[in-house]
Formats: sequence, C-alpha cells, structure tokens
Amino acid sequence: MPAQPRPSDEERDDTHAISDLEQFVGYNLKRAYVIVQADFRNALGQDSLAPRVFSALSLVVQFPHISQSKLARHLGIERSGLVAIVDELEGLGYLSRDTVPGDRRIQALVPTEKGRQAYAEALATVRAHEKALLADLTKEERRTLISLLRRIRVKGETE
Amino acid sequence: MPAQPRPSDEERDDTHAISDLEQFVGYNLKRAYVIVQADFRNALGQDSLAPRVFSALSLVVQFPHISQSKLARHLGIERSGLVAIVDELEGLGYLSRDTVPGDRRIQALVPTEKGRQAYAEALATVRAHEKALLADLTKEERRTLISLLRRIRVKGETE
DNA sequence: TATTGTTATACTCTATAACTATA
DNA sequence: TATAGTTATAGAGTATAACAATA
Repeated sequence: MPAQPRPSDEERDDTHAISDLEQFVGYNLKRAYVIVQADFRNALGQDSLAPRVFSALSLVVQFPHISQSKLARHLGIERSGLVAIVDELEGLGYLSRDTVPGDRRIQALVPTEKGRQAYAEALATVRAHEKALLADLTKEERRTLISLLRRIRVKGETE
Repeated sequence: MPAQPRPSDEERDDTHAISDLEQFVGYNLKRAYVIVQADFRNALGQDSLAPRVFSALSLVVQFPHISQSKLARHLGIERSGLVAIVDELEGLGYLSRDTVPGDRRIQALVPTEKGRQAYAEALATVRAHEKALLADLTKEERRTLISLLRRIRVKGETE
C-alpha cells in the first residue's frame, strides 16, 4: 500500500490505529468470512454453485438418501429455505427427489452420477483456492483455526 | 470420490461423521459467524443496534470527524450502504453530520455525548456476552483465533 | 475529471407463517 | 397431533448505477 501524498492535519488518517472492533472475535469473524466467501465464489465462477448450494450438494453426495429436513438441520437453515437450493440442484441434474417406501412424506435426496462428478470437480477447485488464499498460514495454523471455529460452532449448536 | 462405507440402511443417521465441509475454513467460518452474530444481537436486544450499526458507531466515537467515505472503506462496505446506517445513528441522536470548512462535499461524523455513552454501554455489554460465549476458549486461544482471522482479513484487503 | 454523499433499484440470504399430504 | 415438503411473503444486508454539489 503506497502512502497517501502529504497528509495534512485535516486529512490524516488515524484509523490505522487499533480500534475496539479489532478486539472482538465477532468483527474479525465477519471480515474474514466475507473474504473467504468472495474467494469461494471466484473459485467456482460467479454463476456457478453458491457456497450454500455447494454445501448442500456435498452432504447429499456423502449421505445419499438424506431427507430435506435432515439436510436443512445439518446446514443450519430452515426447511423452507432449502427448497430453492434443492430445486437448483435438481434443475442442474445433480440430484433427484426419490420417494421412500416406508414414509410417503419424505423425499430422499439422491445424487446423480453427474452430480457426483460435478461435486468432485468443485471440491478440488475450492480446496485449491482455499489453500492458495490461506497460503500465509502454516498447515498447523490452519488446523488450529478450524479447530477453534468448530468449538464455537459446537457450543452454539448445543445451546 | 471416497466410497461410502455402508450405503444401505435408510433410517440410520450417518451425518454425524466428519464430512468434507468440516475441513474447509470457509464452512467453519460461516457457521461460527452465524452463532457469534446471533449472540451479539441477543446481547444488545433484538431491536437495538445491529452489528454493523454498532461497528459504525464504534469508529465514529474513536475517530471523530471521520468522513462517510472513509468510514465505509473501513467497514468494508459501499458508500451508498452507509447512508442508512448513519441515518439511523443520527435519528437516535448518537452523532451529527457536520460540515467541514475546507471541503463542502464532506460531512464529518461527530459523536454526541449521548452517542458516546450509548457506545460505552453497548461496548461493555457486547464484551461481556462475547466473553461468556467463548468461555470454553482460554485467553490464549481467543488471542490466537483473533490473530489468525486478522491475517486472513489483511491478506484479503491487500489483494 | 474526480470525489462525496445520496437515491433508486435489484438481488441474495434468511426467517415466519400458513398450507397439503401424509403419519 | 405431529412431521415433511412447499409456498408466499417480508426483512436484512449488500451492490450497482446514476445524480447533484463540489473539488
């Protein structure tokens, strides 16, 4: 970052000083989240899978026949919000809504072969970009970060 | 694509297993962010200052006479998005838009005494709730977490 | 020409409530 | 009564584009 030319008294930018905000986990979390999310979208391309759609596909591929209710719970969103996501994935031909013999209310989500392949490719792409974005952190630091974040998540889920 | 160990039983809930998602910083970041943000809102009360309004007030109190453009840049949002935030803070009587002698385009944001007091109270409240939410983490772990998040943020800002 | 603050507008994400069909 | 999926709807939060006043 090049210095601003000749800051006068009025124009001097004091805001590089540490502010109260920087001491909050919440503020730093938000700022980091915005950056990582933007990188994610750039990685897959602006009009490809959004983070939440990728997440949904990931769980469907790894846990085939999962119900929408369970999927919503695992993603931490409402059932109603999941409909559009599943619609999108179905529209792309990445999964199908299958009926379940025992309970006709449930629609089991089953990945198609196309969906599995798309997921495998997206997974590799996102992994590579996240690795590049976090290149400043050692492997150990990345593990520590994920571990600390997970403890916050688990704490929040059990409350 | 890793093969699923046991694809058959549809009733069993396999989803407590570690999924690909858990290995991503982005996913853990998002989930932790949602929890901390919800705690923030509960801390101040549902119809009190939203996180971003609190952040704006914080910077105005600590850097009086900051311009809206600079404030927006420091919050990482667009100028246009800041207008509603400043409107809200002005409506609450927490700050005033003051003219600047040298440049009549700029509206310097100056906190009122009421704004300073409200900020001091909110600051204490939010600090206490964040401390309680993160009670599982040691002081050292909290410092580590913030430091790692800040490195992601700084990396993102310089790109 | 460039910058500051502003408005208009649209899009994404999310939640709530109510509906249906099942159980 | 309760649950699964769905629809309608509304509210944040954010971005883009254009504008007037000023530099």
